[in-house]
Amino acid sequence: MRSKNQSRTAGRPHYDPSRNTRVQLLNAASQLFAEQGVAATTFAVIASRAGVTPAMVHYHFRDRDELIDAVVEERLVPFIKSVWGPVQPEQTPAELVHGLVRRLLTQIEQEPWVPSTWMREILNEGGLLRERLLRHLPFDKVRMLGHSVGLAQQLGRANLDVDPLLFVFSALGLVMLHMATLRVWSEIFHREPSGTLDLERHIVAILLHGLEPNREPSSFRLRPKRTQRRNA
Amino acid sequence: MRSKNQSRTAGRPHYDPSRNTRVQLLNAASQLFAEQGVAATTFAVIASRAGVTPAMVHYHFRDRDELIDAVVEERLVPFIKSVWGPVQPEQTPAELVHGLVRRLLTQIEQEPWVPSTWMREILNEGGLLRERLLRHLPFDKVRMLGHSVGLAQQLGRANLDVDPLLFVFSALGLVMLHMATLRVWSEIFHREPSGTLDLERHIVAILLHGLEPNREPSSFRLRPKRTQRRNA
Amino acid sequence: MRSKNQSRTAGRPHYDPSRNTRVQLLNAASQLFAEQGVAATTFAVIASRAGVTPAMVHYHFRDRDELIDAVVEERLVPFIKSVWGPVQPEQTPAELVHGLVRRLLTQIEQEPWVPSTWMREILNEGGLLRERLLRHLPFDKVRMLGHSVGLAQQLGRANLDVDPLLFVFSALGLVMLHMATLRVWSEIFHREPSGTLDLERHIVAILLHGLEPNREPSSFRLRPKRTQRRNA
Amino acid sequence: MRSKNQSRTAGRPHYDPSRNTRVQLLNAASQLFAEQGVAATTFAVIASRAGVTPAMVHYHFRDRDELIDAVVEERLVPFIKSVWGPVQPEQTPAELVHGLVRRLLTQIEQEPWVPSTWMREILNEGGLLRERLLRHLPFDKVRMLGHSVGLAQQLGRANLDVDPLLFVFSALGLVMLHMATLRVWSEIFHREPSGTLDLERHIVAILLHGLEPNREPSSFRLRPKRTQRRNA
DNA sequence: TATGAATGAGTCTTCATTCAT
DNA sequence: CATGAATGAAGACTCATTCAT
Repeated sequence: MRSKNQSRTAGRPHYDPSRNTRVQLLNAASQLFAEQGVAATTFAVIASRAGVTPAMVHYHFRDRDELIDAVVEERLVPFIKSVWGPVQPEQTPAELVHGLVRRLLTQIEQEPWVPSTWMREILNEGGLLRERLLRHLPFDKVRMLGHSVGLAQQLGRANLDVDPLLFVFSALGLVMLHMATLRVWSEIFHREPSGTLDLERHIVAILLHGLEPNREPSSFRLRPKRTQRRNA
Repeated sequence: MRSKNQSRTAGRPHYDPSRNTRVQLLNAASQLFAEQGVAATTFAVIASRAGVTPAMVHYHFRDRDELIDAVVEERLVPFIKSVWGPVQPEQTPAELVHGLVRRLLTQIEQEPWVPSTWMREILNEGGLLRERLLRHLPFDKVRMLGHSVGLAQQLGRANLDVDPLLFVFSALGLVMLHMATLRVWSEIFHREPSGTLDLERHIVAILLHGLEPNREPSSFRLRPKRTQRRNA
Repeated sequence: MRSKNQSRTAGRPHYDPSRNTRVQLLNAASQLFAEQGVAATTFAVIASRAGVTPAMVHYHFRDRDELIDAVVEERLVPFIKSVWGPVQPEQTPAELVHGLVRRLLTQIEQEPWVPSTWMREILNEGGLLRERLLRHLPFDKVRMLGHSVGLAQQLGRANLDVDPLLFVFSALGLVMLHMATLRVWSEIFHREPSGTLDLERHIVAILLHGLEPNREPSSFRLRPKRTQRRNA
Repeated sequence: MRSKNQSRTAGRPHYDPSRNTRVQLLNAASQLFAEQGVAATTFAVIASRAGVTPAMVHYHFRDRDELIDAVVEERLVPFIKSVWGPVQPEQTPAELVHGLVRRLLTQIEQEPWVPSTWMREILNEGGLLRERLLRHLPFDKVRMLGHSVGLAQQLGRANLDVDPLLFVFSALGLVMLHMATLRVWSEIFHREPSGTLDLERHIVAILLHGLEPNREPSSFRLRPKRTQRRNA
C-alpha cells in the first residue's frame, strides 16, 4: 500500500507515475474522517497514510477547505447519487423504502467509511461537512417519497401514526446507525458481526412491520421476483 | 441557572461562592462537546463560555482527560441511569421499548446536548467518549430486553425478521437520531420542529408496527392506563 | 539586554514582572522592521531579540496584523505628533521648514529606526505600513505649510520654481534620506558619520538657498535667539 | 515588449523562441521587486507574471541568489552607467548636478521600477541589493563631483553650509524620492501627478537656489543651449 | 525548453499546560 | 478561587529547490 518500488533515494523528491497520489490522499482522508472525525484529522496523518509528506497534501489541495470540498464532491456526492438516483415515483412506499435501504447497504459495503462520517459530520449540527453537502441532497426525491407514504396513509394502506416525511429519514438513519456500529456491537455482545443481508432483513422488518407479529412470516419478502433479483 | 441564592459577599474580587465554577465549566463543556465535538472544543472556549480564564479550567480539572472524565461520570452516566434504571423484566417487550423511548425523550428534553454527543462521540468508532462510557452501559439490561423480544418471537408474538438484540439498539438509535436532527430537519423542510410527543408517536409506531397499516388505528396508544400516566 | 536575572529554570515558564515584555517586543519589532523590512521580519527573530519564545509574541499581539498595528499606533504615530505638533501658522516658511527639520532630526536621534522604516515601508507603494499610517498623517498641516510657501512666492519672497506642496515633502525626505544612510555613507567615503548638527546645517542650507553662493555667509543661522535655544 | 518577430514554429507545445523567457522573467522580477520588495517576492509570483511555472525560473537562474544577481547586473548596473557615464569634470557644479538630475529622470521614465527599488533595497541598511550593487557604483565620479562643489565653495561661488559630498547624494536622493512617490503624492493631495519636467524644475530649483527668492526668475533655466538639447 | 510531482525547512498560529502572584 | 505571563509541541501553510519526464 505504501509504495510499490522501495528503491527510492530517501529524502529526495520522487516521482512515481503509478502512484496517483491525489486519489490515495482522498482515500486516506475519507477513511480518517470516518475514524477520527474531520476536526481531529491532521494533514500529517493523511499524508503519512498515503505515503507522502504533508506538503504534498497542500500540493494537491490548496488548503483544508479544498480537501474537504474534494471529499464531499468526489466521494460523498457520487455515493448519494447512486443511492437516490434509481428512486422512481411509480413504486409503492414499501418498495421504495426497501430499494433505498438495499442500495444504501450495498453502497456502504463499498465505501464503509460513509456511515460514521454521515453521523458525525453531516447529521450533527456542528458537522463539518453538513453545509457543504446540503446543496447536493435530493430533497425533492425525499419529499416525493414522503408524499408517497402520505398517500398510502390516506388510502388506509399505511400506519397513520408514522410521520411520512420523517419516515424516510428514519429509514436512512437506521441503516447508517447500524452500519456505523456493526463492529462495536458485535464486540460488545460477542457475536459475529451481522452480515449486510441480516441487517437488511432486520431494518426492513422494522420499517415495514415493526415488532408486529408476522401474520404471514416474512411477508415483505414473499414477492418472488424481487427476491430473485436481490443483489447478486 | 443552578445557583439562585445570591447572598454574595461583595467586595472580594476573585471569589464568588454562588458561581460554582466547576458546575458551570461542566455545563459549558457538555454543550460545546455537543455543538462542535470533543476534539474541536478548546479549553479557551469552555473557559470563556463559563466566564473564566483557561487557567481556571486547569484548576478544577487537572487536564483534558480529567475534564472529559468528569463530563462522562457526572453527566452522561446519570443520564443513562435515569433512562435504564426503571427497566424491569416483568413487562412485555412492547411496554419495555415504549418505556425506554419515552424516558429517553424526557431526559433529552432536560439535557438537549446528549443526542449530538451520543452520535458523534459514543457511537462512532473513534468517538472520544466511547471507551470511557462503555463500562457504564447496562449491557445486562440490554441483553435482558433482547431476550424478552426473543421470547416473544418464539411465542409467535413478535416479528421473526427482527434481530432481538439489535432491536433495542434500533429503538435507542431512532430516538437519538431524530432528537439530534430536530432543528436541522425542520429548517430543511420548512416545518415546525416536531414536538417530543409527535416524535414519540412516530418512533413507537415504527418500532411496534412499521409501515403496516393500522388494523386498529393508533393501536399502541389505545392502552388507557399508560396514556394517562404519560410524562407528568 | 536579554535578561537581567539569569537564574531561571530553563524550559519552564517564567514570570518576571520587571520585564515588560510587551514593550521589549515592540522595541525589537521596530528595530527589526528598520533593519530587515517588515516582510522579512519573522516572529522568531522578534521573540529571540526580546528574549522570549515566538508563542509569547502571539500572547501579546494576537497576530502579525495586530503587532504591526501596535508599532504604527504606539511608535510611529507619537513620533509624527511630536514632529508636527508644534507647527503653527504664524511663522515664515523658512522658520516653519527649519523647525520641522530640526524637530525631525531630534526625534530621529531618539528613534533611530524611523528613517529606514519610513523609506521602506511608508513611502514605497507596496510599503506594509503605508495604509495604516496614512490616516494619522497631518495632511492639513502639510497643506498649510504649502500655502505658506505659496504665499511667500506671490509676495516675491520665495523661489517661483519650487512647487510649494512638494517642497514640504522634499524637506522631510531629505532628512529621512540622509539619516537613513548616515552610517553607510560614512563607511563608503571613509568619513566620520556626520553629526545631527552638520546634517541640519547641510539640509537647511539646501532647502533655503541651494547651491546659491552665500550673499552673507550662513545667512539663515544669523538669527541669534534661535541659535541659542537650539535643541535642548 | 522586447520581442517583435513572432515567426513562431506553431505546433511544438512547450517551446516558443520568441518568448525569451529569461528576459521576461527579469522584467517580472524587476517590477515585483519594486512593488513588493525583494524579500516578499516569491518565485511563484515571478513565474506566474512571466506566464511560466516556478520550476522554469530555476531553469534560467540556478537559485534565488543568481536571479537577484542578474537583476543587479543586467538591469541596475546599465541604469547607473547611463546616468553617470556622461559625467565629465570640465563642467560647473550646477551644470553637473543639473545634468545628473535630468539623466536620472529620463532613465527612470524608461525603467519606472528603479526608484522604489533604490529606496527599499539599496539605500536601506538591510537592503537586499545593496551589497551586490555597491561595487558597481561610480564612487570616483561622486567624489569628483563633490570636489567640484568644494572648489566652487572655496572660490566663493557656492554655499558654504552645504556639504560638498553629501550634496551629490542629496541631489540623487531628491529625484528618487519624488519619483518613487509620484503617484501616492498626487492621490493624497488630489493633484495630477507631476510630469517629469515639473519635477525637474522643482528639484533643480531647490538644489541650486532653495527657497531663496529668485533674483532673476528661473535663473537656472536661462541658459538657452542646454534647454534646447533637453531630453531627446 | 518546460512542467508536474515531490520534499525539507521554516513561518505563523493555536493550544494545553505550568507557575508565581 | 482566580489570573496573567510564559512555554513546548504541534498544526496549517508557504516556499525554494530538485528531479524525472
